[in-house]
Amino acid sequence: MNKRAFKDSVYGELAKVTKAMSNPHRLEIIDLLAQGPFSVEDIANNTGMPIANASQHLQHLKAAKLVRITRNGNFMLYSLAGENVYQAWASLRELGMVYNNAVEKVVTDFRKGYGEMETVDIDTLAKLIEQNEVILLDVRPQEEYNRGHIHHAMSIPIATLEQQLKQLPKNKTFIAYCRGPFCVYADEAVALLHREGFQAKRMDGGFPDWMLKGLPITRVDKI
Amino acid sequence: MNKRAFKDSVYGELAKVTKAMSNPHRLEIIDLLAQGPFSVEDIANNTGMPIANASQHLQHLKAAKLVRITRNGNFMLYSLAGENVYQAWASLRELGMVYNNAVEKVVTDFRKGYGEMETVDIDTLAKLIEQNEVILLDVRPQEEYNRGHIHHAMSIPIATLEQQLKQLPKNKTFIAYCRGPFCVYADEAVALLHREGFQAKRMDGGFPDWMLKGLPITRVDKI
DNA sequence: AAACTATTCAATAAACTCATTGAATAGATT
DNA sequence: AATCTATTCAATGAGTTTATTGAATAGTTT
Repeated sequence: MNKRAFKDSVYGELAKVTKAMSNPHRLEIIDLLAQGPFSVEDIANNTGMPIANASQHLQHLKAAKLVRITRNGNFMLYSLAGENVYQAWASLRELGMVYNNAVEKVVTDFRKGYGEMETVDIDTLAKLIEQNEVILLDVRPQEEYNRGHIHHAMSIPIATLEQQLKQLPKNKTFIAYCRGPFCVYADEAVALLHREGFQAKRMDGGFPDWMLKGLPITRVDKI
Repeated sequence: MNKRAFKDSVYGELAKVTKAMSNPHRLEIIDLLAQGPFSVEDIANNTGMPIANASQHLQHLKAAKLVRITRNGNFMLYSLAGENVYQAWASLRELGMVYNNAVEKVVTDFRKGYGEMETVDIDTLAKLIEQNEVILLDVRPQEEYNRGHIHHAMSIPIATLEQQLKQLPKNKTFIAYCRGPFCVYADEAVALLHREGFQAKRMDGGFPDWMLKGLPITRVDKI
């Protein structure tokens, strides 16, 4: 093999990975799977696409070895092939946010719809939790909390927050987090809490970003 | 804007970045530009493609804001838009090497053509240099050395190594480095040195990987 | 101002990618 | 063994992406 053939082959193989990531739906799937394993149907529902399409995109991701499959009864459970996959996606997301201000503009504009709100970055939050200064709310669906959540966080899925308001102390500060920077469950939670007179902020990034930093987590399910 | 429109828009924007990276030639260009600015012609020559194609691919990269342009006389100089770009590419490269063993196989197989050789990882090397244990050879073309090289490295472009052999001490260990893990200048250098009875190893990764770690570098050119 | 030169543009055809169907499959449950 | 169910497959057409040309352009140099 000559040098050119070698390079064609190396960059060709690597392009298979980037090609697998070069589609909006597949990026959304990767972002979702960072929470843990999901069935094809759940993936389709969460991303608003037909099941056949979701399946097709998952085949792409599988071919590029970005996802893994296990079976659970009738369901095929897809999950990320490893931490590196989220790492790479986070890197790309970062890149997109920094140099392409279109992304950042869309995000900040949309967030404004939930009213002004403070955010807390992950490292600061880690200290606040140690000092018992805040109450941490995981507002993702219950199953995602069960698969893994920030140490000391309490699970209040956004859908149930309204009913649970009365049990929350009025004199504490709440920090809400969810799936990631493009998930708005935490924004919805903070907006609702504000309306009801609570002190609340949103965590920057989501659970996978916390985990990537090696900060303490808890698991409930045994998977 | 509703949630779905928001997500479509965010993931759509981010997919523009990944799409820009989803082509073998463009990956090779990014890898090359990690050494510094290059003209369209140089890029075309280094990657073995027609100038018009190189230009076309560069337009893609520019549209995704992955590269920047400056003019120098008649030449347009393209360079990476920032360190994040290399960061993301390194992340993807890592991902490709870990989960898709096709890439790693191609690389190790091709390297075998240069004979058995030891490699030294970047962190180990940093210590060896401090302790004055080795002589570090930058075997990239002279201009790339001038734009930036590892502190204390001497420039011996691979094309000139053979003539300079007589001036090299026989009782030292040489470490050669070049552009990156897919560049074989360093392998060629080590193979040649071995043939002539010198002790030599290759550095893992290339100059950009050293730089990404924030290790000490020197610049000669004022750009 | 004319000539030059590096780069970009524009048009084309071939090769891919994607969404949309509806049928097929593999495995679990009855 | 028959039924059920989640997922995959296969075929189609519309829309992109790419390599290949050769012409056009925008600056620089003379």
